[in-house]
Amino acid sequence: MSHNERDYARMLRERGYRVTPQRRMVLDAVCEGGGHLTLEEVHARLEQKEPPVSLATLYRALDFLVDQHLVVAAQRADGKTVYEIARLAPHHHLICQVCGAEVEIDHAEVGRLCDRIQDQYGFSLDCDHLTLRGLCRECARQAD
Amino acid sequence: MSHNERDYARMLRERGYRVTPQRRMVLDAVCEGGGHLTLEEVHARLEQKEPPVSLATLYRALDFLVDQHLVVAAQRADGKTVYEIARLAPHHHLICQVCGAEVEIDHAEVGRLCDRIQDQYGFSLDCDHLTLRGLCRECARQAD
DNA sequence: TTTATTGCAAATCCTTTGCAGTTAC
DNA sequence: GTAACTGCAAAGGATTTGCAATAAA
Repeated sequence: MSHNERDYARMLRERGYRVTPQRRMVLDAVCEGGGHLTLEEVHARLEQKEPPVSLATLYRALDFLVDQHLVVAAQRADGKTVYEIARLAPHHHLICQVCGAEVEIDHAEVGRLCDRIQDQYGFSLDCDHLTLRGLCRECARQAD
Repeated sequence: MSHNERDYARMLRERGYRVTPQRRMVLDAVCEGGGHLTLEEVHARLEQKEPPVSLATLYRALDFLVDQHLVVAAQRADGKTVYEIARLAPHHHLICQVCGAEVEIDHAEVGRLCDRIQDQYGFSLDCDHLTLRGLCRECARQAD
């Protein structure tokens, strides 16, 4: 569990929001999902549990958690929005377009690119959470 | 005009497809648009011309042109799909999240990152057309 | 002539919203 | 007790599809 129960609940209350079972469950589902989950995937994870979380509430809860920076949203290649638990350290993902494997890479690699682009173009990249697509080792081998 | 009239028309016919005024107009509109156009932006460009291109046809034509690799599709940060004329040389874009400015960067910068990830993770990135988001020089200055 | 393509309207899908009831605080 | 939150059902918007008419080859 990479989100801390005490801290986020207190933080939300301090901001005047309420900590409901539905919001807890959505946050837990995103967290337990590990990688990037679509809204439907979060919904599927919740379906077996009690109390049920309606679709409308799920849409609102995910938006809310993103606004509160407890969850981050990213765009996948197919246009779907995916959700992931927010973490302190910036990190990035490689996603295999064939088998769907996800590999996390640390910031160092990408950081060099950000610096160079900053220097040459005066452009400060938003380098918190990049998603790069391609072929993993195994799938690349089979494609040959 | 970065697409060659003769070549693409012949290519499509060879594959058993037809070169219709609507497909021509959609391809021209994407081409003349320069950067990345949403479907609505393509539609707006077509509105003034004859013959009219219906929305259903526009959806079908863009899908078709992407399948034929005459147009490439990318996902913007807001989740919208944007279309751009396909080109031979891989290239990438920086998009300012505040003012929307688009800067094209060449492959050299990104290529180094691709190589390093290839080496360290055995992952071959699909580095044809990356879209990176951040703040341009002017907007970064004003944000301080 | 043949059949791929178009336009229309209806169908479908995804997401948001109004509102009455509920519940966290 | 009060106002934030939820669920429902309806609304809204974007995209797809069936089908008859059209037109490219």
